[in-house]
Amino acid sequence: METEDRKTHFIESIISEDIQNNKNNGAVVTRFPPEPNGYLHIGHAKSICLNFNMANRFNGRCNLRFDDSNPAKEKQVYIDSIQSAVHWLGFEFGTPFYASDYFDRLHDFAVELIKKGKAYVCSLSADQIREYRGTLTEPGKDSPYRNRSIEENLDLFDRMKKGEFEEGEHTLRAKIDMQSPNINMRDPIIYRVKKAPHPRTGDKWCIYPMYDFTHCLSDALEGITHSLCSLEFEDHRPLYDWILDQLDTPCHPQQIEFARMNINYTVLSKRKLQRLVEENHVDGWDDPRLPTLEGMRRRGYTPEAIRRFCDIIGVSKKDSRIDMGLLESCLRDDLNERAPRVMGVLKPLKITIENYPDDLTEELTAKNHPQNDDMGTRTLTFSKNIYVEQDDFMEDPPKKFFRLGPGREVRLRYAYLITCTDVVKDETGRVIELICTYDPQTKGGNAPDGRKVKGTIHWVNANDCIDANVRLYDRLFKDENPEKDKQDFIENLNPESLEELENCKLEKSLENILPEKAVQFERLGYFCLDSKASSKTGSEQNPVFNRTVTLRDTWAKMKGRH
RNA sequence: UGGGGCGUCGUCAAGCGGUAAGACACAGGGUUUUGAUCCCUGCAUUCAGAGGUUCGAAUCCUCUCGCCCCAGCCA
Repeated sequence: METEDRKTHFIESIISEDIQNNKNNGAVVTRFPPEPNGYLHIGHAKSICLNFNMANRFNGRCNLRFDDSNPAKEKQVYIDSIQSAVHWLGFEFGTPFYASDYFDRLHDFAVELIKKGKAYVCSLSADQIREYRGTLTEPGKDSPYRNRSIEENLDLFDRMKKGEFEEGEHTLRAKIDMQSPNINMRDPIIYRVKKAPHPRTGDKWCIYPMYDFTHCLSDALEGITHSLCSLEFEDHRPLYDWILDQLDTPCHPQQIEFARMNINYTVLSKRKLQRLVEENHVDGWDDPRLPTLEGMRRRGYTPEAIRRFCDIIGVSKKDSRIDMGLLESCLRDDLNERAPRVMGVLKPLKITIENYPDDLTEELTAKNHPQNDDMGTRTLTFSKNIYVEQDDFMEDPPKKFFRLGPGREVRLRYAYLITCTDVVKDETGRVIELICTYDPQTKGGNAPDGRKVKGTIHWVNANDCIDANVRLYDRLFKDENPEKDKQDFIENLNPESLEELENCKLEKSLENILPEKAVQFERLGYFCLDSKASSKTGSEQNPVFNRTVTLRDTWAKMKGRH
């Protein structure tokens, strides 16, 4: 199980050590703190798994906390989506927490800071603040408002709160050190006026706390012991600690940073994903080509595969670009075990078995899983007219091609050995039908005379199969690094990332399959019924299946070599 | 050229002074009614580089090089 072979990493080591030293009385409390301003993606899954796994591993708990301190960007739909995604991934979080629930206390902490002379109301404009901040190589200089009296600061802050000022007129700043080589310590803004209604607090507030002020205090209020975040916050840690050191808080959590995930052939940033959606390069946030959790779910990814992937990639502080192949490998591993096998033909080629009785229909038994008998069997029907895959026939096949060709014999999976006797073409010379003979002695697929047939192909009975549309996906970008040579990643989109096939034929047993339920179309890959297309369309429309991932294909690899 | 971080196989990643795990990928081979699965085998004399300490260094010290992050009233 994943809990057993999950590898230990530096964060787990730190926590273990803390427990041994009885730090926090041995408690472990983590949190996953998304801002509800977009949808979750596989990168978030890494953080979710890390936080929940650490909590579970050490008998602690992990809070889902919405970091909702910027009402200009946050929406209830995201809150809902995030909760359902975390749930789908397989984690229990009880009632979610919200930074906005702490707005009163955060305000009081700010007042406390002012009273201690550690914060002041600054009346510089945004541009001025930027100027005064200095640059990476030059120190900043003190704001002229830095030494306002505590009384004046208290009064001004109170009036900010009451809405007496417009956005940008005043800010509340921590009084730290404008000379600091760490820009985050140059009197960072901790409260700003923002006259926007909040999804949860409505119009109660017109001042909102900034991330640096909100996060550490929210952590402290929730009794978080280990606050895990990504590397770009490493520079903020001194500020995180500074704020908690000034105030009387329930505890002082330890911030630990780790590297965020990158995967080749895709992008993992809300900003870029948003652009793909808004410019209609993809069809919404749940487009199956996207690495969003909703997109992956619709594509057919299982939570188990994603969790496994997150365990396998580990946690470190090194910048990385993980091979998409690893994700797919985890997916196949999981799907191979859980997906029942069925047959479907994507690009049908009609076959007439000339020596098969005209109106006979036979029933054949097929295993639902070659290695797992517990998954049972199903009945397939067979008749004179069937469909096979166009790719499984070559008029002039090379020596290593084990499938159909003129005069060649192949096995129809679970059915009969057939031999191609004639090829029917249309006026343009395209092959439109194969005439074959079958060997009645080979029912089930074995020849009594023991003759070996190298190729086994899938097929579907033309008389009772289901018509379907199938969407095949390829990587979203052409280059493994979509921003290679500093080009706009949009330029790198793979124009062939989606292929929709409209005349597919599937075996009858797929008639009532549920959306998202994984099946393997033998020899073609893993598929699932699309949850969106199938629910919104009328009964007229064919069902739509998504290919989740192909099977490993060494034949394609061999072909590619020559 | 300020501050913070990182550099171990093509890609992730163990390793914490005692002589380079594992996974994916790749390459061979076996089994197979999915060219799938499964099973074998191979795949870093070397840890960004150079010095040094040590009986012994990927691990300690010094210097050099490379990459990433930070100048939102975003998180």
